[in-house]
Amino acid sequence: MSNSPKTNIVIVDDHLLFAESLEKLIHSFSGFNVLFHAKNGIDLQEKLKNETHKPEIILLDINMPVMNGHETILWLTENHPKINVLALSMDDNEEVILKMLCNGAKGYLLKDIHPDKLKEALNEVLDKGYYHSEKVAATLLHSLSNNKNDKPVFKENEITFMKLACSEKTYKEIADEMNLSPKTIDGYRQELFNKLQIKNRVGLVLYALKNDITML
Amino acid sequence: MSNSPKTNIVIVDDHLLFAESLEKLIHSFSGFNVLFHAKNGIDLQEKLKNETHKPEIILLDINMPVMNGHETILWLTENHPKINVLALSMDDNEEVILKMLCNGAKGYLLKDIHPDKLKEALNEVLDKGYYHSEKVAATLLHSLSNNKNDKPVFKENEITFMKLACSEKTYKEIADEMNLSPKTIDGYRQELFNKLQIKNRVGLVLYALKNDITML
DNA sequence: TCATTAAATAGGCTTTTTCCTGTTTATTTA
DNA sequence: TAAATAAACAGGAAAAAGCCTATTTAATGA
Repeated sequence: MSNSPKTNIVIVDDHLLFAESLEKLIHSFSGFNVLFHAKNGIDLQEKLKNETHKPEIILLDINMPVMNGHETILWLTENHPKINVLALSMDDNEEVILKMLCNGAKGYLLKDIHPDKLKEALNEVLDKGYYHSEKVAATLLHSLSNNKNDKPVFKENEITFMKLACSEKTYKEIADEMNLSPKTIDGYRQELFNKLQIKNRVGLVLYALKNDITML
Repeated sequence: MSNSPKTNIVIVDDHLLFAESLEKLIHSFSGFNVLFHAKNGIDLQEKLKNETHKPEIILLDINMPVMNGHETILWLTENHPKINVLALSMDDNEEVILKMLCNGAKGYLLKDIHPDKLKEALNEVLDKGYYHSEKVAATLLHSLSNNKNDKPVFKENEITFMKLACSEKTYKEIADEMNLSPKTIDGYRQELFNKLQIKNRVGLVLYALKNDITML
């Protein structure tokens, strides 16, 4: 009889204010209870260990220090496959969404959704095992149809070169740093220009930064 | 007697989930009441107009579409100087903080603060007219002591050029686009290289992107 | 209006970048 | 091991970027 009939939820988010506020909101939904929150993946691991009651649902933020959402969900699907994980982020980036869903998230919620949607999501995850909002679904469809997913594949040296190109170094200096002939570097350069259909080094820098191929 | 003795608060944030959650949190503090929330500055203007009860405090997010925190606080200090505005953001960027405070914010709260701090801030704003957390204060002091505040000042054309330089356009093309001689463009380039102490266009692009001088 | 100052423009020259087309030199694999 | 393939390297030349030092033009203010 000590068992509560409520659904237990855990919030993982480094934004304390948001986490605690969210808890209040969830408590206002009937049938849900917030077990605890964690500041990041590591924190979650520890707290889950010390907790006999496992949650049915975890609301997981993606951008966190120490151990982010991507790493955390990998650990969760491995160690707690029973728990339904809902990703919760402000980021509507297609790749990020895709990555979380591929890694086992049962749904992806944008932080700017209406609170009612959250309630809907919680209920639906329990019921059907997944929840997908129209917006996220639309984003994914767009992503698939607009199959620019065929992004080029780079060789190790090309990536190194690309990173070094995002600096004030001259190609000669980059060649020295990579212990290669300037002519080889020029080859990488040309190959990348072709693959990415860009015209000059600025294009390369912009591409690298946009795609986080960087050491900055 | 219809007057509530509670302090009225308004939340301005485009993240509905956060806003509503925050409201629950604030309701759990004794003595505070959330009057309404607004999605952005424009929305706030309208809702304030139709509201006879003005709030004592506005919690203002900075990153919003349509009308952001910076624009909104300017309007507020102009039109509702009596209302205490607390900026509320995830961004601990020195410049952003400084800008909000200069424009009249009575405090700057990071979204990852502990809920207790929020309560403290609300009370202190009512009491003293301002609230400054240790962290923000420290950031500002660091910013001042570490006076790299002497960042160069750019002329309008230099900024335009810098933005255009963050592209695959050649200087000749940029000159055409700005209806100026390539030699003039070269002058801007040289001047910027000096000011920023950079050696080439990549350096300029990196600077522009880092400092959000961009049209991307 | 004349002197001053800032902005725009030029000339000319060096260095990098970019491009195109080959060779060597490993590396793999049939 | 010979043939095939990929990676590294070269020659040479045109285009663009970068650099330094003037000169002309526009704007401003005493």
